[in-house]
Amino acid sequence: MQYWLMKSEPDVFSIDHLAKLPGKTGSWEGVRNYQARNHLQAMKKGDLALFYHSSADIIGVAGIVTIAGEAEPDTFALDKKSIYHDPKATREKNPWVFVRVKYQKKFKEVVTLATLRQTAGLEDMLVLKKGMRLSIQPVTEKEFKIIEKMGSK
DNA sequence: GCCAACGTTGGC
DNA sequence: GCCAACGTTGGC
Repeated sequence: MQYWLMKSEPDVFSIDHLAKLPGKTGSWEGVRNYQARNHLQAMKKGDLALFYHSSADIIGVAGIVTIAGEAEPDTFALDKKSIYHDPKATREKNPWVFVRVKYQKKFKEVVTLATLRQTAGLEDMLVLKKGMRLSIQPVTEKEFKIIEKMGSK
């Protein structure tokens, strides 16, 4: 059982969007960075992830999702019309994957980036590090629980 | 293999 | 809109 942080721009895909999908389950596609891809591949069904809103009016953790299944090939990479198209990907050699995520809970208030920075115990969080722009990050159980608690108040 | 140029991310 | 930081590309 591992814990993760997944970034999304809420204008594109927010936790509210996810909650409205059939089965409250959506696919997290379009990751085109190898390190982030490796994290997707390491995910197991039942893992929990913080849903992080980036480049938004209110930046921070908006809620929690469950990983609903293991990584599968991201075929948007093969679709020339998709914004996620990768000209180097072929059906035989497609490096990209997606995972299905299920809505778990939305925080009453977003736990903002500014709050995270001020919270004891989160000093080592990757998302707080300067220049860190990895869209899928591991978080520790301790970090996850601290943030879950703050979001549940 | 080096590294400059370029494109993207993401907070401010 | 700005710009620092980072990842990728491509010429050599």
